Amino acid sequence: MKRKGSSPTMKDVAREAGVALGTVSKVFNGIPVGEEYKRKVEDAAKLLGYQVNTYARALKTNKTLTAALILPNTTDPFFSLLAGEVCKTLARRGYRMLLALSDADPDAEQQCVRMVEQNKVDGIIGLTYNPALEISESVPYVSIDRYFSPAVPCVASDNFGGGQMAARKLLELGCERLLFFRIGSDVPGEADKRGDGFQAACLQAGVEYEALRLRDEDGYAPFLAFLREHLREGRLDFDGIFCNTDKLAYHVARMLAELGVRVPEDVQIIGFDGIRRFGSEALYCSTISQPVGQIAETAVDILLQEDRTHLPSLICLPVSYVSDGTTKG
Amino acid sequence: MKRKGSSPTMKDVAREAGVALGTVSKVFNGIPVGEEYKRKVEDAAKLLGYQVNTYARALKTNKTLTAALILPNTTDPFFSLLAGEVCKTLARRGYRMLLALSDADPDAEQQCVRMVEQNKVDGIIGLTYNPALEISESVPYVSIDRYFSPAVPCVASDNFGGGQMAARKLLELGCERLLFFRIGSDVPGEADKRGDGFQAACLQAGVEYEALRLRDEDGYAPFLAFLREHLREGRLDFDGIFCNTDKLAYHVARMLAELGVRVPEDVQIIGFDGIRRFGSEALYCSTISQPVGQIAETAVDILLQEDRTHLPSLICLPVSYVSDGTTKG
DNA sequence: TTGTAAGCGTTATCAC
DNA sequence: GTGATAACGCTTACAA
Repeated sequence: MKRKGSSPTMKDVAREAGVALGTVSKVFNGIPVGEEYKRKVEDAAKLLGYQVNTYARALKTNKTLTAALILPNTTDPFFSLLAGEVCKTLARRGYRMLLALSDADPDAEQQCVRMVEQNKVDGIIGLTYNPALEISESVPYVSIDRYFSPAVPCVASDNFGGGQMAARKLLELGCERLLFFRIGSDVPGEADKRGDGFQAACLQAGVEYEALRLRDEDGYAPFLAFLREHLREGRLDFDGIFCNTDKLAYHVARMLAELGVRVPEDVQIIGFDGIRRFGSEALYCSTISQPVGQIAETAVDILLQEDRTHLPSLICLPVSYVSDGTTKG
Repeated sequence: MKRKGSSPTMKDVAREAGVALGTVSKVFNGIPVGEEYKRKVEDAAKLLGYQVNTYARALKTNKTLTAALILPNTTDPFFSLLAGEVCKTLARRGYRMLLALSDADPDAEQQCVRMVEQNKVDGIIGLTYNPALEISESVPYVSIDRYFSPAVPCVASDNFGGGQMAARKLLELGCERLLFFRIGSDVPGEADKRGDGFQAACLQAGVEYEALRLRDEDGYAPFLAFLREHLREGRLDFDGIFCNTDKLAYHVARMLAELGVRVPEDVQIIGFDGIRRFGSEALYCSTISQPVGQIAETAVDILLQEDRTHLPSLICLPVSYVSDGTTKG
């Protein structure tokens, strides 16, 4: 009979089964033990409803089977999708996931790191915006979308390739006057390469393009103003726009509709991310889709890798073009 | 000098500060200690980069300062929003959040419960679909959107009130022939009351209404078929539709557009949830909006309540009507 | 007030 | 193979 209120311990199981404490431990760690003993222990454990105390085990072994994910928020569909994939991937590996939200605030991010480090997680996956983030050497860290240093592995989409893909696709679809719209954080990150790739492909194809790059704080108004300026007699100076996120593409499409410009007939738009309405329904626009599942899988793989002497410093995963509504194909 | 690879312990701090082990512990637990000693300990801790070992502390105190959230997935915007709010609320209370995803599978849900119980969390918040879910008495549990028994507190929106609100709003906006569309899980839950409330308000107002209630497995096709059947000469038999989710409302609006029925001119639609595009942009439809932040806050409050003898068994939080595009006001 | 020592539930190292 | 026993790092009486 177990003590009221408290859960049974190995000692209880040992007593119930009439074996030694060590034997019980062995059974629960898959260490060979006499068949007879094993059965007795398992029966006793079931009878008592015994479960290994994770905390005692962790204290002893220094492994918590827990990893932490640090994210700005969970409302942005890309982040929430990523959170789900990381969580499921970790679960498949027998790990639990601690979630820490930073609101994209550098101090909060640092606090998150400290918090989870103190919590003795076995590893941290972080998507952060604090360029000076201090990461303890003692706990494995994998960064997503932001490169810190060769010592900190970074996993990201092939942003550069995606940018190229967008430019080439627009040209292939008959666009002749290209435009690049960008909004985002000040902090340099892998996503900046979307514009670089776009530029590279344009250069290579020998076509000019204009660009408007803003920071989050600027809001969307300047884009509208820009479009207005380049509107002559109901016709836009451009016929192909690459937006660095689907969200921006969504806004741009709305602005164009408001301005009476037809999409995709007059202007074709390609976004980046592959966000779906309600998380699983239609896309918002033709887009360069990120392989979120693969990103999660890769990040977890690297994080849990035994041999941490030869880690890659940057891994770029293949993106793909998906047509949906804002392009002619 | 701390041992290589391993983090410093209280013993190290005590040695460094030249005080007793117990004194260090007291400092880190806010137990009064001589000012001189306190300073010495804090200096030593800072020097060594000491952090309390959560696992050792938890083993001793039986409090982990960790709660778990069990959710079907994180792609559904309502779930991801909820996850964020719960995580932030817990963080504000000094708690960390373990996330467990069940994919709405009853067995997986049970496994999640067992997993987090074994992990010795201080409490569990669960949004689950397994009506026979076995919850250990020993760890506080708060259910969201599903009522189990008086002993298990359940937090939900005022679904009934929201349904009433939808019906009254449609009538107020001039609708005369009402329709209720429902899709969802087989498992009874609080959300079913949306339809009940709608019905009650219709009854009270003395107006008839038709309804089509489906299960997730049925898909959206039957709704389209229904609409087609009730379409005579381009005019629908109904002029007001209440959908039990925004997602359904979104699909219905698309179907109507396809059928050439104008929204909101000919038919007005109200959804339920308050989902926003990209998690923070425009709504998809006029809707009954759930107070997700309040739900999270309430659930956490109840979960962490010291006195667990007089717990409420069901708490319904106020919803609000928000007009956006699919109604005339 | 400060120091000492006994556990918390496991795991791991031994003799047996 | 099995069964005592010493840690793991911390909290908490209790003694000084």
